[in-house]
Amino acid sequence: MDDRPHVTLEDVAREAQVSLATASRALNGTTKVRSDLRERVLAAANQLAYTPNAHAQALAGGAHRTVGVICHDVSDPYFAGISRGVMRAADEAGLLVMLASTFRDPQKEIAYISMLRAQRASAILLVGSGFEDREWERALAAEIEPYQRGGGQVAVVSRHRTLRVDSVQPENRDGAAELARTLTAQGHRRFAVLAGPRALTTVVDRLRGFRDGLTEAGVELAESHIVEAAFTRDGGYAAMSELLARGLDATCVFAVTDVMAMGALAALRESGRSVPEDVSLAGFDDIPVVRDLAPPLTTVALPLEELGEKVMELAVRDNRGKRSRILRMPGTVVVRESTIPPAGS
Amino acid sequence: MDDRPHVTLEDVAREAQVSLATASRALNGTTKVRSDLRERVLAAANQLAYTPNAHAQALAGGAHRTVGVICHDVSDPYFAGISRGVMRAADEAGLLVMLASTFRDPQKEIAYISMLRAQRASAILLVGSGFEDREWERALAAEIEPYQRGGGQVAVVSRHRTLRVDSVQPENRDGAAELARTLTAQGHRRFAVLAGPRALTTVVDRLRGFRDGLTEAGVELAESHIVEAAFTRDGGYAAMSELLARGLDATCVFAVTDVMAMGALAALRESGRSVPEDVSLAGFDDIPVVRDLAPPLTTVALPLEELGEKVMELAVRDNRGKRSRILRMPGTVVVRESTIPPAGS
DNA sequence: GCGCTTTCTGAATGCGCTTTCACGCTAGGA
DNA sequence: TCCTAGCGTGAAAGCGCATTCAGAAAGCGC
Repeated sequence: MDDRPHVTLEDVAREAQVSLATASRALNGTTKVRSDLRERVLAAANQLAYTPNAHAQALAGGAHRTVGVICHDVSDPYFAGISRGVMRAADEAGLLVMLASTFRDPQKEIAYISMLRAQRASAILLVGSGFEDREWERALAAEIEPYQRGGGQVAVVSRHRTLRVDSVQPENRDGAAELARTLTAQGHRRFAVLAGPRALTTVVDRLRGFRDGLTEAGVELAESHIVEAAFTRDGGYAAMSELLARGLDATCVFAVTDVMAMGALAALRESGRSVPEDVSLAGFDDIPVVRDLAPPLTTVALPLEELGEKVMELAVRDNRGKRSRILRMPGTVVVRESTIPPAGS
Repeated sequence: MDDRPHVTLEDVAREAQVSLATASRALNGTTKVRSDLRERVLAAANQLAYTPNAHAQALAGGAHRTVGVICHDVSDPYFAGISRGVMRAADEAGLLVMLASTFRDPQKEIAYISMLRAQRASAILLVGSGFEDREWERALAAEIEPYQRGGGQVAVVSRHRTLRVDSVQPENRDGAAELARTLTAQGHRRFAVLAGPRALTTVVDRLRGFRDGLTEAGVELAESHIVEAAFTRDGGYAAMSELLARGLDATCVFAVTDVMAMGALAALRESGRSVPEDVSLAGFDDIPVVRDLAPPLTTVALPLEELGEKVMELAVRDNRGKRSRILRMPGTVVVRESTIPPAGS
């Protein structure tokens, strides 16, 4: 990129009429430097608008001050919330964050890890569900393991089955089970579920938990009442529309994600049904906007920012030789106005 | 961070029994290398899980493949949308994105620029309104100018008065004026405005544009009908609450941001007023969620992702010596259900 | 005043890589 | 057959910095 050469430490040293070594020491404060020399160096650096070259510092053995964060999509409120926590924590630790979105392309995820490896990032954070796919897991491990062997820290949010890494895990299963209990307690017996791709562990867990919770109340969830769609607002819309086209036979719909629930809400409204009078609707995650929907959404609250902070802490804390840690983060069912007892109860 | 040393190019060369130079050339494909040697090098690199050290590459004169993006808050849907565009464009250009949130702290903005400068990022993108503050502008220029002199590219979204940089500028003023015209055409005469901090150029522009539009219709906006608050959902809530406490004397409320409008909507609902029957409400930005509010929000649509893509393109395109470019992006008024003619018309 | 330790400074080394530079080799024209 | 291109290769320089090592200056007791 360079046109004109950058101001280097050598320029500063020359300007201050000291040796390069002294200039380095004066700027970093690693060793005592005679105060008048230090003043001269600082003044020269300031005057020349000197900025140390981080690449050279890194190469010469200085610490690497950057962490990489890889998520599916920053513009998804779920990841935005987590990112916020990560950045806050990184900021406190004086770390620089490199954030990348894979847009749910496993290839891209691998590519980004490779780039971060090249950057010698001090830590890599994988945020978001893993895919249940052997091939992908192998490819991922092939990038991650050499990185860890080289001293790199890796931490993830959500479940990765095969990776030996620290992780923060939302209690998706328990949260969904608790939600199911709450809804059956309200009197619901006929449910439909709007699911994301089953290749994602998050989806599998929430589905399993929800089913578990229903089973406790003696309610069964027919496979035909589960519609799979993309993990987005439009995915939720599409899934709900399909369900309606099939002739919705449920008093309560559970969308495995708040974002999907928003799409579902729109589809329901357009079909002339009102929530919660005609159908109850519940989501998962408690992203900030759902309390502003009409009606405000019943959901399972996950402490998103805290998830981000925790995963950052895991990655920063030194864990050489120790076995991988798992931090479980419970969700809390928040009942709002989108779910009420069904009409006939 | 390193425990064990990393695999270096030298290791690869030794393994492949070629010189270091040959190994480098084989991996980069810069020069012809005898095919059997190239095969040996590639095999060795693969076997040793070699990843080039990006710092060394950068230092040795290779291109710098990272761009820095600085915004106020990634978790704000406005910035999330723009970030999405930036990342998409960066991805196509093979660039790595470093994303930082300042949480609206000017100090932090300066600090991040300095860090990016140290990283020798090939471009720095400033996303979000500038502050109208002399002191801050000076400090910013002191970081930006040496960076540009060193060949760094800088581009911004939104207005920065004093910086000589390429910029993408939403037509805040025109958009707000058009919105005012639309609303007066609906019959509104008494308005209130929920504004963000006046130190932000975005706020100033939208306010001015809105006022201009009203003036055209012969409507005046009393200063007392403008409430200033934080640029967030809760800021909007607080501002609206204050307005209500004062005794709202308006048939239509304009929140300078959709995010603030969401807070306002909540405050109105809690006060027992319904939108749009009792009060009309309009926002600005057209963040994705507003169409899912009840009622869907009338707003000025900005092509957020495109803003991000464009600013990235500006930063990537070479503009040495050329004067700074300005790309104006018009907004479009989208009338939804949150605004209707006032009761008495 | 001398020898000794204690500070501080400057020259030099190396981090891992790209890129000249110069050389050895083969191929083609005289 | 010899000479000149032309191609591929390896040795070496250098990117900007932190750091080691050795030496100069300064402080101390005798």
